[in-house]
Amino acid sequence: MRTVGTDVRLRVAQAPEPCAHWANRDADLVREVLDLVGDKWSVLLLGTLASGPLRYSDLIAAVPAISQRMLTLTLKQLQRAGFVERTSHPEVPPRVEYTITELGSSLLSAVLALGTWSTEHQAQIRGNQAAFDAVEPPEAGKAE
Amino acid sequence: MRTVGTDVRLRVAQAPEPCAHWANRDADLVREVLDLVGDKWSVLLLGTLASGPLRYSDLIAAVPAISQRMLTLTLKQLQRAGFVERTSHPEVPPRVEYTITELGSSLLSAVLALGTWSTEHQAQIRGNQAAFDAVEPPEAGKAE
DNA sequence: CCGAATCCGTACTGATACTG
DNA sequence: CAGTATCAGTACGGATTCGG
Repeated sequence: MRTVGTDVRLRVAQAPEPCAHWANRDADLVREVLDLVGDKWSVLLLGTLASGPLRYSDLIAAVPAISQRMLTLTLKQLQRAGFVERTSHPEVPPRVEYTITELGSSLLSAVLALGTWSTEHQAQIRGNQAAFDAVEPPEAGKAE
Repeated sequence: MRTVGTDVRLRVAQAPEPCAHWANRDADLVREVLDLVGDKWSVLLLGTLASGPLRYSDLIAAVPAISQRMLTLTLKQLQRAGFVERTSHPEVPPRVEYTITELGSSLLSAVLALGTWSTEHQAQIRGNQAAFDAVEPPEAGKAE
């Protein structure tokens, strides 16, 4: 166990770096991408589009739980960041296709790495949570 | 009930899987970890603790923007998942230390990889967004 | 068919005050 | 010092409706 300095007022970085090269700037970087894909639907849409271009109504069908509102908003945000491309065909029944871009695929890969991590540690996390809940009261008006 | 799609002829999975090994299950995995660290403070606290154990008040000082409430809540959530460990020293001025666990460090590394990605593509993303905003109206009471 | 606009409930977040 | 409790503002997300 490490003895932390008692005078760590504002200086957190005074502690030795055992293995981490952490700077607060890193947090900002992470937050930026988290703000982009940390929402409920972005990753899901990106993943759905990874298999190939889809139309608006196809996306609705492919992700039944999403509302039209959120689909539109999320799509627009992804398009704005350059993760998907929107192609509108000027035809009589309008047809709009959404395609994932290189950047979007790149992002998806990076995020999928998190999925890999999740796969490996998911069981442990759930176990921890269960053990924690067993001691600390979930306390949700439980009656039995 | 909404009858938006009386057309059952739509074929969702019609798109072939050219290169992506994507399953909807992946999304769940990603969402799980995103639910854990996708919030505003988890990553920041994890990163702050990466340099060594800190006390409650040290964390408040190290992350001035956080409120006591959010610190407590986030800490508890991280503890529940097993990312940090809480050590209460039964002394007269109470002293409680929070330490990042192996699991937490592991998670932080995985998330930091996202930070790396962000570093590399941040400029491009910002450029895309700016270009998008130039065409599509931000329209927020622009003039002055 | 694609999407924008509106209404509304809920969850998250922060400020403040209080306790052991 | 280390939390807990309560209240209020805001942002998020969903259902629905209307327009091009």
